[in-house]
Amino acid sequence: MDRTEILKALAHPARLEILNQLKDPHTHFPTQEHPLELGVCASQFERCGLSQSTVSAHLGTLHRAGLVTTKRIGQWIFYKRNEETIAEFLATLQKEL
Amino acid sequence: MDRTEILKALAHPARLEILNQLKDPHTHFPTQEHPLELGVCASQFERCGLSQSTVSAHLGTLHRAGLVTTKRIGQWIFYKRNEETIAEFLATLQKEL
DNA sequence: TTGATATATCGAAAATCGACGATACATGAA
DNA sequence: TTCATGTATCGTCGATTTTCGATATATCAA
Repeated sequence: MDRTEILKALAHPARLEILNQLKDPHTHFPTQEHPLELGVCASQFERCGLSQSTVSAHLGTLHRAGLVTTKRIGQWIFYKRNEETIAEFLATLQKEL
Repeated sequence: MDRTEILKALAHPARLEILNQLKDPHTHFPTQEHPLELGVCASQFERCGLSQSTVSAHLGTLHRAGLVTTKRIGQWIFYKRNEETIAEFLATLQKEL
């Protein structure tokens, strides 16, 4: 867990919002055809006005920071919050900030 | 308290270290001539190898984010952690991240 | 195999950041 | 007022970030 890497990943409104919406997929992504238990697939995040490639870049940043996990099923990639890393990050920040 | 502004301010190792050193001035700044109860004046942070103008810029970023407070006394400006804002930020992050 | 769909990657443009030295500003001392 | 000191700001440069459209890759369906 790289604290600075995580802080950089969090320091962008779009990525903060992605993480926030992933907390409650049923309210934010009611239109997804696949069961939300699998996660949320990338294209769902394009509603916020960003292009497909930009969304993909943001998801990549979150993934490299360890804040989300991915699971490929067929042609889709499902994203979920990585609660373990997030909790560890918050605990570290509480202690060391 | 602007959460993204704070996250951006924290997303740099030098600024994280400044905040960390301000937690215990007596260990990190034993050479300061002024009483450490006033705070730590900017020039003390130049030891980490950064120029005066760079240190000033980092302190400015921390100050604009509300993470430190300043008090001018004579020609010196003393910096302290803003524990209220830091605590509020941590609490918000716990809830909303 | 071909076509459709989901996602990632590439290349470029614009914006922001991080660093520096030089300079300006503020304060106190002489 | 003049000088010295502490800090902020300016101008610049290189690196990184953010965004996009275009293209590549991966998978499934027909």
